[in-house]
Amino acid sequence: MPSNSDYNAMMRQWAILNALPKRPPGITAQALQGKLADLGFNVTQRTIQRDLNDLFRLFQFKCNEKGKPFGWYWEPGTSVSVPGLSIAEALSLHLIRDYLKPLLPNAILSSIQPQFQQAEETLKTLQSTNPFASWQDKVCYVAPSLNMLPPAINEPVLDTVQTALLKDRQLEINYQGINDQDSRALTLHPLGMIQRGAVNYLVATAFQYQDVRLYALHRIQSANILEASRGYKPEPSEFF
DNA sequence: CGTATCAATAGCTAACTTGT
DNA sequence: ACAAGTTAGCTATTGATACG
Repeated sequence: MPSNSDYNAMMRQWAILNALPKRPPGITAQALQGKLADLGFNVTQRTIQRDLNDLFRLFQFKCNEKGKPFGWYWEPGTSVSVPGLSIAEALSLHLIRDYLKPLLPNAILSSIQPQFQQAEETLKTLQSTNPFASWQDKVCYVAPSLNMLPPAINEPVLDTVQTALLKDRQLEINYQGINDQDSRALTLHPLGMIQRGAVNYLVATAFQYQDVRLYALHRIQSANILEASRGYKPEPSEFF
């Protein structure tokens, strides 16, 4: 298990590699210090110089020593491509996860689950040394409605709705409207999904009608995909 | 051309942190 | 408690530029 300082130094050096331009005259140690400071790595120019010298021995980049300050850049045709998350990527992923969750198909969501996990780990590890890692605790998205807690959506229902949407198939649902005593069965032609405030809606036409309506996902009791393809479909600009 | 000045790099050391 | 590693700070050196 690497120590926290090891990890921070490694992330800093990785940030340096990513900040190097791909052509001369390159970036100076001073400019690099500024860029790294913007990313939350507050170290001296001397440290950057040492990092550059260390990295120089390991990677294919160039140092323009002809004029001072030195310019550092990738040799044409080379650059670094390391699978991993920068602090910026980790923070962005972490922040968008909750808001995008209902709008992403489950298959897509689970395929990027490892990245979400890694984002969380990265932020946790950098929390004590990089101020950006704590940013997530300082901002919050509040839905423009009185009810701040998003209503619970039935996971299998969400999955079915997304699949029907993806495959352009009709959907049979049991829907309990806001004024309904009991749920009623509807055959829908799914068109899209909308997140409005804390509530997610399925955009669809019902039965043979052509008027577009919104169905709150948390009010769908159950959902089944039908064999039949979706019928009438207006342009997205007409229903979004 | 020689000198002064300034900025950047590089070497060294002390302080600090972390692992054993 | 100690060893090892990292970083900041100080300083010497080097190179570019301005000026007489």
